[in-house]
Amino acid sequence: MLKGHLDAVLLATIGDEALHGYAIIEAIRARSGGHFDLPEGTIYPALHRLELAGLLASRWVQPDGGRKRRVYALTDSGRQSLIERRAGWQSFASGIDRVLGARA
Amino acid sequence: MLKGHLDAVLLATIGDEALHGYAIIEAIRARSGGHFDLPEGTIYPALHRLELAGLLASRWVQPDGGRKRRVYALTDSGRQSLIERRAGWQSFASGIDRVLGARA
DNA sequence: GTTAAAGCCTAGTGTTGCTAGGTATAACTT
DNA sequence: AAGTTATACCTAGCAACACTAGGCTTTAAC
Repeated sequence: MLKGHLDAVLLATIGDEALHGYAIIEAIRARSGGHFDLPEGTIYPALHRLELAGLLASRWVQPDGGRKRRVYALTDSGRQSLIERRAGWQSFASGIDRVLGARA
Repeated sequence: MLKGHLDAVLLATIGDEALHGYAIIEAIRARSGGHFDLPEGTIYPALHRLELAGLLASRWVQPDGGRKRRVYALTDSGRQSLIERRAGWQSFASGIDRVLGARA
């Protein structure tokens, strides 16, 4: 559904906040105006992949109420990668726009 | 490289012109400002897939000079599908824009 | 005490588009 | 004439991606 742009979406959604997986799903749904409603089977493996790639760092947090959560934050290379991916998206989108003749 | 939008790009590139595969590659390269340079291994199977799906129709043409070409044109459902895919792309792109906080 | 919500996870799978080859004809170079 | 480049088509196999469809645990609500 996110067509190869999932990583950029995850990095941008986390931003400076340090969110856990479930909250990331809700944040994406909210920020996209309900457009993207990602299943857990999509985001959890992706978070693991991004952590393995060194773009995210996770820690377990025990909140006052509720159960333990795994919370993700951007690393330095994660921040760097987000900048690059944002630029990559804009370049990609303007390329498609040109070919489709939309939003020229 | 086209992240799931290849079909829309192909349909839009062909448009009303009836192009053959090789010309489609060049047209995409030109219209995207050199951004998309698709290998043949990408577009030929995609054209076959779109023809099988009834969105394209092909015929062999023997030009005055040069070798035989297989020329593709949109069918009625191809035209319909292009309209839908264009709308789909705009909706998708604005969703990503919102999440990435770019081109808001 | 049972159901629903919050929260995490994985195995398996289908789609997609790429790599890396192969074939053939025409045009241009040397 | 021979070799190279450009034109033009094709396929098998593969890797990435994200989805389906499950499973597990804990807390809140009824």
